[in-house]
Amino acid sequence: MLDLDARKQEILDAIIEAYIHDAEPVGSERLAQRIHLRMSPATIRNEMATLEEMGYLSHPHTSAGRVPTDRGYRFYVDSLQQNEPLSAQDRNRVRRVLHPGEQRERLPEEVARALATITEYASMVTSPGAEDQVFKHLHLIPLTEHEVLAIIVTDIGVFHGKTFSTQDPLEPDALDRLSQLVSHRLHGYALTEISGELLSRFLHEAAWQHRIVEELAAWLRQRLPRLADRRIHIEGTANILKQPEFRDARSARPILSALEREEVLSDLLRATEGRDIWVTIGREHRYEELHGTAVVAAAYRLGGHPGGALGIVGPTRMKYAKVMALVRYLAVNLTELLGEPS
Amino acid sequence: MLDLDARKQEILDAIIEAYIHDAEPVGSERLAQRIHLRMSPATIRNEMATLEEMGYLSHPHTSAGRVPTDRGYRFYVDSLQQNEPLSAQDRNRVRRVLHPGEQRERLPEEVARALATITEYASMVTSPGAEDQVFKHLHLIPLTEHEVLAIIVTDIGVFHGKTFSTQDPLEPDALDRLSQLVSHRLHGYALTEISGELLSRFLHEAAWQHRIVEELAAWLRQRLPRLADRRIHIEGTANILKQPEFRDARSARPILSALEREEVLSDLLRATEGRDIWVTIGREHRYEELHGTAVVAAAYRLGGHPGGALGIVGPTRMKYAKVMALVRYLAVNLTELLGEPS
DNA sequence: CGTTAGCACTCGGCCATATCGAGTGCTAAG
DNA sequence: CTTAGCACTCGATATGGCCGAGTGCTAACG
Repeated sequence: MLDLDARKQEILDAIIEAYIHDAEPVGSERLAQRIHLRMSPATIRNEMATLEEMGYLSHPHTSAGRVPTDRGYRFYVDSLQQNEPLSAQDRNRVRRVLHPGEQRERLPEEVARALATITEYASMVTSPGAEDQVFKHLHLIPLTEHEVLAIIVTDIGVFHGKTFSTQDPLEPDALDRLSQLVSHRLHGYALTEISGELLSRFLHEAAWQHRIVEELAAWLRQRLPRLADRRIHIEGTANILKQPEFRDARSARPILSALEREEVLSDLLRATEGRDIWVTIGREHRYEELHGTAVVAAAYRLGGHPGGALGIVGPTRMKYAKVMALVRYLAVNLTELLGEPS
Repeated sequence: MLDLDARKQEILDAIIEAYIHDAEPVGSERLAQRIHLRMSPATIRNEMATLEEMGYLSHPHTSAGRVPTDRGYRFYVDSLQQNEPLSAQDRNRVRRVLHPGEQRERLPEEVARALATITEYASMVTSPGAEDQVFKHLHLIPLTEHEVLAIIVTDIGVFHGKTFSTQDPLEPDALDRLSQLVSHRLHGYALTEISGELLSRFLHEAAWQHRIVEELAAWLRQRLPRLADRRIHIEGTANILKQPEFRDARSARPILSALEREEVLSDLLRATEGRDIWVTIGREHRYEELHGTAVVAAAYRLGGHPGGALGIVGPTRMKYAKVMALVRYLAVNLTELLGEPS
């Protein structure tokens, strides 16, 4: 597959970079200048013809220049993999744009915003919500005689709550014992381990009578597996419209619609799991609406565990080098910023 | 201002409805047909000329039909105010599209989605977060020796939490006393009443030494006023691109960008406060980017208090009648669904 | 034999021109 | 006051010609 001699590769790279830069099919003449005339336009033409035959380039029409295919981009991106560092300039922009704020929960949003601002593409960042979180406490807090607030806390400090209300009055003592019991029994289980069965069994053992117990159990059953769900923030989707290839709203709408669907975002980011950085180009996407786009994504870690992911959505004609460096950089940064609970 | 005789009004309404329907300037001939030939095209032309002079219509160019101005729409909308009920068809669609889900927190999102699906415009819904919430409890939950989770609870069950960590070990007893103290002192205050001063004064009185107290105070100071903040969900922004007037991405981008800014959404919805339903048309918007759009918004209530708001963003050429009925209907519905804590 | 100059050819983009027709405003008659 | 008639306007659409960037091929060159 990588059977491109050095010259072909150089030409391919140059074409891609030129095309990324000004979004117009590049011809042999202009390319020759860009390459500093080390070959004649004619030679370049010959090479371009073979590159086209090999599927790396295509031809909008006879008398137009060449445009990279998805395969061309793929080759380009793969040959880029060696970790280029982020340019000092971009690093400064990150520092300027990213205000880590006081609140940790806000950080992912901040990062998403920073990514979108700097790249001028759309960006996504998941809030952390590691799958291997461990149950720690259940707190039942009486609000009134008939209302109680239940709060689950996990080892990494993620929590979730819900208010319950019942007919029968609730005694603080009973609530206390109940939370003790639940906390005790579930303590140390990974969220994913806590099955409905486990729950009902021991609540049954405890032979609790109050109706709230059932409701509570139902809620836990339903909520615990999802507590690990990552919320996905997306920013800068309007940037898509800046791209000349999406100047026409009809071509942009399917993309924006797709990016409004949470399962799509989650799929896009999930692809990066276990990999350092992951790029999906054009028709490699399983969603047809995204065939005109490229996604660069990276995972971040949280206290030694997978924490979440972040990514960029832009046209296939994306500034891969810059974006990949940036995404990689922010993934590391996020790991650090989130790693130490402030 | 409302000095339009019945005929002028009829013509204006007809023009607006025709234009809303097919997004093309309407001429006298076509209009005469629509109005069932009760007047001749010539008469209509005369009236149109005066309506234009009065500022209700405009003329893209000499040989084109008429298009309503913002003022025209405003007149139309104001004359619509008598509560038209939602069509049975739309009511069914609501029922089909809206799955109130099990979770109350999700409801606003569901409603936003339903609104966007049905109207094919963009929709916004705030999560409830009444301004007149009353502080109820502070709970400090030890996580480890060095970490503690603080949770604020208000009278209507809204809560918020944050984890703190310190060098000095934390004793559960001390934490308990601290939360007791804070809860006791702040209990019953409206969130907005709790000033930084009040906080520092009594924390000072209590002469607490632990460093966590300062952090906690800082957090409360900063967080309490914002606890009433409403989260705003927006859905269906891509629908904007369906509108022929925004076929060109360059005209749509400023709008989509504006709708990505939370303060813009919040402003749009805030306008509805105290009113049954509120419509903002074109240049009435304070944000220039939205001059081509119209917003229909309504507030919903929550347990007798203002709860939040919901709204629709579309082109000024919006299906006002339908949208207003729908928004009003869902505002009432939301009040009910949220009203009774499940 | 790979490279390059030369050249005929292609074809989209652009501009100028012509045509069409929906729609107007005015005038005059009903 | 309403309406028929009519000249006029002007954007939208279609047509044709031209331009030039870019190609592929051929033949000469090192």
